[in-house]
Amino acid sequence: MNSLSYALLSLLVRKPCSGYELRMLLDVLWPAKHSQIYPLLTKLKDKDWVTFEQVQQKGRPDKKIYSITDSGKDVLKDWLKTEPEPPIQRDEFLIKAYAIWLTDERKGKKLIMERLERYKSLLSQHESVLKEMEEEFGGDLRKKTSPQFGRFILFKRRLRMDKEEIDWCEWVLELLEQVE
Amino acid sequence: MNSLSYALLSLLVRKPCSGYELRMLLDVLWPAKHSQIYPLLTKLKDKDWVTFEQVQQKGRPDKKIYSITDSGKDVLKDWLKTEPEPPIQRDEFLIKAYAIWLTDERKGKKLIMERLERYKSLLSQHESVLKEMEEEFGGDLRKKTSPQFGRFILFKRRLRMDKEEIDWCEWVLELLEQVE
DNA sequence: AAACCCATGTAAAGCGTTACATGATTCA
DNA sequence: TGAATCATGTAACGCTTTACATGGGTTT
Repeated sequence: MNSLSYALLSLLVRKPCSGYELRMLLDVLWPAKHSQIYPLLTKLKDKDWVTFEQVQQKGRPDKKIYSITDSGKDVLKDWLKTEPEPPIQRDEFLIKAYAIWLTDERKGKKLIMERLERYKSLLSQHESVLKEMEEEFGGDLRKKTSPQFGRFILFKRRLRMDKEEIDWCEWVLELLEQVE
Repeated sequence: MNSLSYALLSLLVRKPCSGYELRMLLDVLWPAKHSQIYPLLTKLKDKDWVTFEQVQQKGRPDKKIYSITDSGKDVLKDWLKTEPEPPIQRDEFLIKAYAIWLTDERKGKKLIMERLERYKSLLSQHESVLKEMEEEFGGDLRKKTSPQFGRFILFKRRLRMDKEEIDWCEWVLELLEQVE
């Protein structure tokens, strides 16, 4: 089983979810398209690591609510003990920033400013998610055995990274401002 | 052509390189294995965006030194104008951190401490690369038209991110220290 | 009226990793 | 003697994206 399988189990151990809901929650953990998620959930069900319950809805298509099983919880816990694979970043912006010396000043500034705006927007999104979490769960967020703990520390991490990206962009813009 | 192609062109526009050399330089830009790089270089040659020169060596296998062509430079410059795709992070550690509330305190601390050590080591590696760059190129690094500029700003970014990761790990460790 | 949200699925194509293949030199 | 570095290439497999497919309800 691949990383995505464990990401799904990590989400389901907090609460039962539909595939559709999982797709959105995965965005901060291990982004994936629905075309990858639905077949994987079927595989996880075949292994008896998850079960599902068909839920009828009015005015909406039916959905399957998946829950983790005891054996699913066991394999997740076993996997947690193993050393994580090194992270991989794939970021086209970095390639463009690397080659920024080739372009004229206007295009160079545009590249960095659009990155800056993007991360300012991400920062405010992440801040409002954290605010909501804080309102809903309060002090529980900081308790290391709370199911909210993992999500909380990850969003705090995102916030730090967003801010650092913003500061870096501003630093680069200052360099681009300089006449030679 | 995919992002990796442009990463290769961005490297070659600074100086001619062998496939072997490109693989190492790609680590900070768009990590790839040699099995992906060599066939791509052949494709780039078929499109006349690069050329190569066979170089005999004593006591070492022959190598091909690739150079970018004028048309290669043109397609690179055109690509630079377009908006970068949003970055994708794939980091198993994040999944494990998300599920950290499931494990006991010892395993949780171990997960974070190993991440902390990893980034401390990365930080010192990146710092020494920057030190070397500073010694070799000095003030040129900060000139926006210098071929070194892109590499310089990317390493500065890495340094910031490394430090932020370290600070975050230490913050999480403090939370894990807390008795409830 | 068009766009977006909810909700699930399959198929094909593209991207990336692992394994197979070779071989001399240098360092511990 | 065994591991690491230099140096290039192909083949098979697995992961990810894009496209195909459907359809009612809500918002602009």
